[in-house]
Amino acid sequence: MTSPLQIDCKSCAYKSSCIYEVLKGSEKELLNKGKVVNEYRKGEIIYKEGSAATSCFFVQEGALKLSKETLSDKPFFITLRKSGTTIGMESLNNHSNYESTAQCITDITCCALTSRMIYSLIQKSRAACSFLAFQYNDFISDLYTHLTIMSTEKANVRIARSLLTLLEVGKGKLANIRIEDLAAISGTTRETTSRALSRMKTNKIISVSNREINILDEQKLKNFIQ
Amino acid sequence: MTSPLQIDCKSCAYKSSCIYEVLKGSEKELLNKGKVVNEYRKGEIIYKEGSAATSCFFVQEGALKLSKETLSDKPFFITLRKSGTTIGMESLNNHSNYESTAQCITDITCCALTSRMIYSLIQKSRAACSFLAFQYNDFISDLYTHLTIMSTEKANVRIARSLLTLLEVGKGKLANIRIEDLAAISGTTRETTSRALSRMKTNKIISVSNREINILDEQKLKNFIQ
DNA sequence: CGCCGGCTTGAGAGCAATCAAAGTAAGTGG
DNA sequence: CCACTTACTTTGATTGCTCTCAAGCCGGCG
Repeated sequence: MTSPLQIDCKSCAYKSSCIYEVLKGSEKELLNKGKVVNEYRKGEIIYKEGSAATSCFFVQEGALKLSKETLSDKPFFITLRKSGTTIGMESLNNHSNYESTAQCITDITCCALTSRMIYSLIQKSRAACSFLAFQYNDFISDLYTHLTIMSTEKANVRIARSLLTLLEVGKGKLANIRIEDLAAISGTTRETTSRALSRMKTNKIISVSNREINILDEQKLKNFIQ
Repeated sequence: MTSPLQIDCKSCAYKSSCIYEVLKGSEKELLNKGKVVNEYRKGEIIYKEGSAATSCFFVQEGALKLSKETLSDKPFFITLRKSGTTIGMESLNNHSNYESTAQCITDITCCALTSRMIYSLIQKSRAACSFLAFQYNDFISDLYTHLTIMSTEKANVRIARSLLTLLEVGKGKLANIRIEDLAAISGTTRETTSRALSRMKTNKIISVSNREINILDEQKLKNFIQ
């Protein structure tokens, strides 16, 4: 994490998808003064499961993954979160801890908002309340979808999905992701992932050069997942 | 659903786990006047996926399941919710629909709260806000756990878990649940469930008479899931 | 009695995890 | 520049779990 950026919300490129959009004048200023804009590099950890939840984060740009510790050494991947979402809402509970670990899978810009500030906004503005409820419900809906996919779909379909999602958050190109990470996101093993990719390679759906995956035929990939 | 009950929150047995607990005098009265106490029988549907989300429900007593429609005829089981939880929080979004179907697996008593009322409470009381955030976070944490279990554990472990959960919500006894439903809750098939139960029967962990399952050795069942 | 719904049991097939070994690319130091 | 290390990927073989299909069983009810 580099040192915080000085950005005025008024000139922020992401203000329209942020809570800023729904606030009135004085509340806007409260947010503007209180928020902290941070940049993180790919791989960095924004917060760790079990640590004190003090802030939530509005993700402006980039994508990250939430995961949970397990008894084994490998963390269990929960879900991806991308631009326009809010993470770390555990902070809205008093004295509670983050339930998951948030780690960047691309470079990220996000706004940290303390729960104290959020609560002042909520008290002043019904719209802020609605915004938060929307964020919560959106996240839950996301988890429903993810749960359904993980429980009902075959490994190669999940892998195809992961590729498409990564393509989307990477704005049309896959940041050179390791097979191991792709496997984790798809909820399968390195070997299975490797085999699935090989099959896609022979079907001319993807190509791999320099350990970098390129999507050749997005439509075929989409057909894969129906 | 039978006709609403007339219960004063003041004398409600569940008030201590409800939002009532955190409210001040006048807000308490607002809740008391506005809430509607409903009773549902096992199997009844409280709300259906896709229908307009107008109320959320505080579950006083009993247990229910949330599920989502699928392309196949079988709905996909999402998670169980029990006493002390709030469901249907989709209603806090304006003009949105329920994301899942809520169906009772035991008889249920619950309080219906309109989003309009919830919002008035939130505006008046920071504690009400915290209560709701807590409900949301609790639910999400539940989904995390469920996701992890469904993705990483074997069928027989999931079945053992389901039995324990049902035992808990049934206050020590399993309402005579059908194998098919137990299978759905465990995310597996009738046959696999039947086989797992047979094995438990030979190990004297459970007994079955008249299609009713009895837990003989709760400790062994717990060892099962570690 | 015969039928029906739900449960049980068996056999077979398929998917994906695991174990094992070889291959490949990038980086390091002489 | 080359040999060597290291990290990661690929491929193969095996195993085990669970699904599916199929047949039979059990208890209740008309």
